[in-house]
Amino acid sequence: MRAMKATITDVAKIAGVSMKTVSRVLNNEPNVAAKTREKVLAVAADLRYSPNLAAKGLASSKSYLVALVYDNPSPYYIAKIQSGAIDACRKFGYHLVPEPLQLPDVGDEESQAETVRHLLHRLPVDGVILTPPLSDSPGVIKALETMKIPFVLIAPSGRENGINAVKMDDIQAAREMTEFLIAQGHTSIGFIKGHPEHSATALRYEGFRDAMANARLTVHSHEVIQGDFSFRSGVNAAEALLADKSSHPSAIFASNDDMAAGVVSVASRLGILVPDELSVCGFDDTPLAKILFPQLTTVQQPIYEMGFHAVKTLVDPTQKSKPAETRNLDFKLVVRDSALIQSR
Amino acid sequence: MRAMKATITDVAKIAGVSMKTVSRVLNNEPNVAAKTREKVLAVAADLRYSPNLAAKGLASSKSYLVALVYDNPSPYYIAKIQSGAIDACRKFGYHLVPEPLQLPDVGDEESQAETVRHLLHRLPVDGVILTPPLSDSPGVIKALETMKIPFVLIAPSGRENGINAVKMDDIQAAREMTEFLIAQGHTSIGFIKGHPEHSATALRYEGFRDAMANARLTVHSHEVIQGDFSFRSGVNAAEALLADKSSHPSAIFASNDDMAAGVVSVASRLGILVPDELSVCGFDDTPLAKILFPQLTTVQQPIYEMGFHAVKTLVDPTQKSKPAETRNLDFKLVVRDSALIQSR
DNA sequence: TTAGGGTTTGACAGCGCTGTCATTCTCGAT
DNA sequence: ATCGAGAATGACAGCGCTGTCAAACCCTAA
Repeated sequence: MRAMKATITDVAKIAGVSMKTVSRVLNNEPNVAAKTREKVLAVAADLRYSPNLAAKGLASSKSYLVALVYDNPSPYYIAKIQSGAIDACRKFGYHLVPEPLQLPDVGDEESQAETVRHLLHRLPVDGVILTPPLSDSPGVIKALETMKIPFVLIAPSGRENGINAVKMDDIQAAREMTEFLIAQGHTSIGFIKGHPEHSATALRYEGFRDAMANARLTVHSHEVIQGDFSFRSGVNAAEALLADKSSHPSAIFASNDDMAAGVVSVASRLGILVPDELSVCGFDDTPLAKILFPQLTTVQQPIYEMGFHAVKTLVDPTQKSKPAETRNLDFKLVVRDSALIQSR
Repeated sequence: MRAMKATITDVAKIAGVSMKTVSRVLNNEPNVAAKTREKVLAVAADLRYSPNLAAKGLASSKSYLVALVYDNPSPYYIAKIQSGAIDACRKFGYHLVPEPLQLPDVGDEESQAETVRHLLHRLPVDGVILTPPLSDSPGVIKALETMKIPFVLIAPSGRENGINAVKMDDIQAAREMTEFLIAQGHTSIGFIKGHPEHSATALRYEGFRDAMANARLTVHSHEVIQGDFSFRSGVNAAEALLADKSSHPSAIFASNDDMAAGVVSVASRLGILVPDELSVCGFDDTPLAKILFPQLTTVQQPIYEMGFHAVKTLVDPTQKSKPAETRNLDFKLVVRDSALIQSR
């Protein structure tokens, strides 16, 4: 056990080769004889050599750092993205630096751009991951482009061209959830929309309408309520939807779990049994979904995977120079008690 | 607007001083004439100079990185710690690198130490923050000590000597919560303990007993139920506590919010009105506390502040060379409807 | 006036690594 | 045996900054 950290020079000396050759081996560069490579690797392992990031960075003008830039009220969402991103970073020898942002003026593109520019000026990173709603900010995106910092958008709302992005097909997910409800025998389904300014809102509603139309079911306008993704708005919507105890939809599809939780709580207060008298489903599969009674049927987004994939497209050398693309990751319908008609 | 990033050399040349003087100014070192300092600062600002972290790190053998090492199932807790830690990092020109850990064998000190050693060998950082339950792992702590990496413990259970730590007084918090309940007129109070292996469990119970004893109130053993911090265990405990509908405690103090939520849900199922017939309070002030109906009276831990303070003690030069100490941060009793007797 | 001490400044090496380019080696084709 | 192309290796500078140490400067006291 040696006290000091071993350097490339140490490894080179012991292995009897030049520093440069060691460097080549350690970075998997071509044109090294197999025998040399093995020997270097052996010595490096023996010395417990590990590269000095700062020195690598200085010499190669890379930082081996990826920034996760977010401005998101949901710690849960960010935590999952971050978790996936960190795992990918580890796999490729990078590190993740989370950078929460307090965007000055939503809507003021220029000042948003300036904030990001300032941030990345202080900490030069090799790549940036933008989470919603930042992934929809033209100002931020433009700033990144002019700074020539590679970036990946997480779940942007538009269909971006020539930009790397990872997202989920919200329309398809909402469609499948609705189809599931229809397959369960529901013909009258209430829908609670999300926050009007959040991009997912329109997509999820579109999926719902699609499925209803395909099944030749009517969407009654009084059974579609505007919410805002909050628990409270779910409560309000449910009160409207369930006002008439004798005739209400047999199922309610809320655009997220918080609102679905609101529905469940109203139903329980009104003595409406879930799922026997009312099926409820949400969207997102937050921790709440499993805490609730009954547990929520919902859509599990590939959040972790998005984080992982975002970093991968940024730092995986085998991915480099591939054309920018938007990648759709798979969601999962999670069927739990709140919308499951038990066989009896 | 110049294209390339300015370096210290640029600033030095334009300001008409040496690189070293610029360096001194930028690092707030003493022995620089006020006039010189101003001039350098002006030029630096003009050039939008910002230091190259890698170069600084290489030259000074510091990394300007602080690691947040955690192995915690609660993303909410970590997110808050992280948020505070990042803010402190920004204030001092550092950056935070979150490092989730999958500790191999709980209980196997040596392998835990090895995991940490390996992690920090790859990424040399200037300091480490350990969150519970890692802050109670002797193996990990010893590893850090032998590697001579400064570290701060978040909410360790023991009263550590000669080690930097930030924590909260769980005993006092539980005491005050209980006193609040007593002041509300309750004389028979049920208590749900947390997970036996979590250090907070014993402390919170101790605070409860203290307050009861001080008020000369009896703690009936059948009114103290062992839980494990999960929603489900709260449900079970509540069922035991509320089995006898005609005579149950008039208040239940659960050791955390999840269990309190379990109590509320059972009460609502049994038709027991909260808070009119039963006061409920929790601990932690998780997001759940505000979602529940009625909203939970609970204890807000200074989680963000712990993260902030931990980084501060690590990197604030004015704090340096202070003796290691355990610092208690203030909690806050959050009184909400679940335990508030309305004036009528 | 000058010595002595503190304050302010600068020259320079070097942190550990990689990029560039030169050199040496290897081996099949002639 | 000889040549040449490509593979394998190495020498060396330098990335941007800070630590060290020496030099220059300024002021006060004698």
